[in-house]
Amino acid sequence: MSAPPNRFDPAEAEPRWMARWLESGALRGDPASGREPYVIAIPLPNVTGSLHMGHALNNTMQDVLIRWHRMAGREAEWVCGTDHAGIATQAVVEKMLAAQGINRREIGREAFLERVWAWKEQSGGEIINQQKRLGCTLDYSRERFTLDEGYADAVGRVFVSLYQKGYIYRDRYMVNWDPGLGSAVSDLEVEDREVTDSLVSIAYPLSDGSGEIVVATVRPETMLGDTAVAVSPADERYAHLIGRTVILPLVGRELPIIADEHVDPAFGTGALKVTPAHDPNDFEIARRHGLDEISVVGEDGRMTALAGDGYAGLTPLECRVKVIADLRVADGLRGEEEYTHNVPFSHRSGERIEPLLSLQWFCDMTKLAEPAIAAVKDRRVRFTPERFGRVYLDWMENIRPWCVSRQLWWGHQIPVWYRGQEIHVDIEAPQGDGWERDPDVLDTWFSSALWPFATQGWPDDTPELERFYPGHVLVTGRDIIFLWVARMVMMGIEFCDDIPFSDVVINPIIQAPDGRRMSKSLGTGIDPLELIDAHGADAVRFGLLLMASTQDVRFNEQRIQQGRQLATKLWNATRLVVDRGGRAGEAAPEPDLLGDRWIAEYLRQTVAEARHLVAEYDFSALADLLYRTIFDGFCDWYLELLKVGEGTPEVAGFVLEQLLALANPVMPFVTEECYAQLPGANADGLLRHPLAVAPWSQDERARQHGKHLIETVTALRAYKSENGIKPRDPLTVTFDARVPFDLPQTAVAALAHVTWTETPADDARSIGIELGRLLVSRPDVIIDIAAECGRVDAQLAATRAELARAERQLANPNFIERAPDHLVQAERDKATRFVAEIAELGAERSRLGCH
RNA sequence: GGGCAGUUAGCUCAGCGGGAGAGCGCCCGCCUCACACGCGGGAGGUCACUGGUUCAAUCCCAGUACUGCCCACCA
Repeated sequence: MSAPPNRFDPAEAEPRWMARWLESGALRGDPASGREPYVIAIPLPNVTGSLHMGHALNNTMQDVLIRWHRMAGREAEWVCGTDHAGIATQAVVEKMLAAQGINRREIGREAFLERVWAWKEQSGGEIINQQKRLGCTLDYSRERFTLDEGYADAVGRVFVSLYQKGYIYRDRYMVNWDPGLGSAVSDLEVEDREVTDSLVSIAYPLSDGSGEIVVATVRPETMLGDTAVAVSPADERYAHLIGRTVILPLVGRELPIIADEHVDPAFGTGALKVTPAHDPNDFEIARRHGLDEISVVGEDGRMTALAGDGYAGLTPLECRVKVIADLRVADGLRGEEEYTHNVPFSHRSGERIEPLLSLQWFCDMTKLAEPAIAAVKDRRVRFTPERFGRVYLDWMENIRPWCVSRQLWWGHQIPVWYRGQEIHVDIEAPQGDGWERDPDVLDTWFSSALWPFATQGWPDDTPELERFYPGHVLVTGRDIIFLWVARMVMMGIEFCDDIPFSDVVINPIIQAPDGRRMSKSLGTGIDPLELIDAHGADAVRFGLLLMASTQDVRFNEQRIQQGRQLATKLWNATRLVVDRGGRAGEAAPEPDLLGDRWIAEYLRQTVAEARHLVAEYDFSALADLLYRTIFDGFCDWYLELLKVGEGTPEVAGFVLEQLLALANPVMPFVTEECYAQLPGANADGLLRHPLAVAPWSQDERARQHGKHLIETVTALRAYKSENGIKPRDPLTVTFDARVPFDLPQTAVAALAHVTWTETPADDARSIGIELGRLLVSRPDVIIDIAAECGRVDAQLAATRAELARAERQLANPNFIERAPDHLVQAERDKATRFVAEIAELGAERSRLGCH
């Protein structure tokens, strides 16, 4: 026979427990159970993705909620699955093919999609296994993919419905064209970067030869598509020119001079060249003034035929060089200077966005937004932290049309058919010959917007949809509040007539230890799976939660170590309790001894606080509470009291079981392993264990008495330590009570290693505690009177200062009048105590013969 | 240009109207029969700055200075 090891071994235990949970069937929410459902839809990871630190925290938070509510008796369903992630996935496969020298256009759409599916089957969704490593209890049995047959059907129906309602329309409109991708991208997929360009001034001669207007531009090549020159209506310098025309250099087109509010007279020359097809502002101006829109840059990223001979076919950059050279020859250049400004880049490909006119499908969001705004305004949907609700509202109240078509192959192909001028919008192809389907696919976010209900079988009236929609909580990152959260709220209300969730919890961002972003490309990423290998999943979960607060934090591996130490602590505490005869599954014992009564009250308070923290989504405080409760309350005090006879195995076993249940949502593996060690444990493990419900009623006396006991022991230990007395060397003590209370002297003696005596020694020292004073002396030791006097004097001075502060407060009539009574009384009590202490210290001075 | 956060112990962060907290690190002492991934004790903060409100301010208000993030159409 060998004693159990004093360390919990995560690598051995974790796969074992995960397998049991998967087999248990408890992860699959049963719509017919009759229990109140508790539903979370996971922020669906990309099928190409792997678990990073952000996922690890986000998923842990959700797993805590799911496990907590499952143990609290709710029918828990955590919706599992992955996103087809159009651009990301297509890019992965294209890259693979490129390595083999294959271009997707060569093999064609069908063959390409076959390759993507093959990749998806083989290498996709690895992140699901990684979620299992973390201990996540998702409903893996209902894993969904956004391109599943049923899901795709839901996407098609939503598109058709929105079209029929008149929200979806096709328009030739200014889009963010990503030349790297060869597709339009939405406003939200664009990021500004600071770039230094050359600001070129170009002279546009007036048609009548009476002079010229100079305009400034950073994109001289787009002048080939100019259709006007605009000035501010308030600009007197140009007032007389409005309505007249200029000749576009190099092209010869006659352009009107127009007045538009958008023009800032203070910028450059105060005159703006208007290129409606390649600048969002110019586009707006053109629509206001009915100007022509001439596309000189094509979707292939090259100058079009409309750019004119000598320019067509060039890249915009090549064209820019040629335009400038040609202008120089024609004496049209009036200046050139360096200019730093913000330029849009594609979030996806990293290439500079080419704004251009393109025929795309758009969704008008104004009608959809209205009820989604109301839902947040009247707090049917609540954000945590609250400030993100305002971020959501600001965006929603200024919502713009959503470009939903993407020029990709991997995704939901748009359910629209064309034949000549005819357009047919439906999931099914229309009857008759000659119809061609729109080759474009929908923005990935269009399908993820349906996640909360498309996963439950919508549009069919399934039991799951009935019970599991609407869900309860969404835990996600703030970077997708607009991309995803807002759109889920809108779509949920539109198609299911109800909000998809009532709480949106925004998880913080964990930065690299140096404060930079954690990213693979920067080399600042830390792999959570490696942390799990090193410290165990429980430690990683605990550490991440402890780090997380309502603001972004720097990653701190010490917090993970704390988690590992807590796991070890629990493991060893369990060994002790088992050794002392503690059991699980017993009815709550009635505590009698002080230690038992104290821990019962302590547990009762801890449970109440933990419930409150979960309801508030304060995971960091929850982790901290568990740590303090287990280390300080349970191990350092209660188990030590148990050893010295102030506790019983019955209470120890019961409290440990409760604590394991309480900690289980945060640290599922080690708590299961510990629980399984307890005789009498439920064979199913903690997964089906009802969450800790402290059965005892409030016991204020137990709390007070425990506090006094702790204070006494602590004071004696400190005295020893400060006086160089080794912990186990003798010290005799007499208790002179100021407050009536039966100190459990045996326990104090054992915990502080002191000996009680009836009468204090002549040279006894006094230690002030709230209860009264402890008179201590050390036998067989000659006291250094001078040093002792010094200590007493220092203490005396400190206490006098405290008294002075209290008296100053009490001397202030405003304080007496306006401060709450209990605070005034507390101040009076303190003053009284300080006076008593000063008297005691004075008595000690004379006893020692200090001067 | 707007908006939102942050500035508290050497480090990472809690606290947010009534005598400054945690973990780690540091110092001292303990291999106490669950645990040295442990136990006991201790040192260490004009709570960024300036005003204001209040009997009372790290905490509320205004402003300043840095830091970070989001939104925005100035060529």
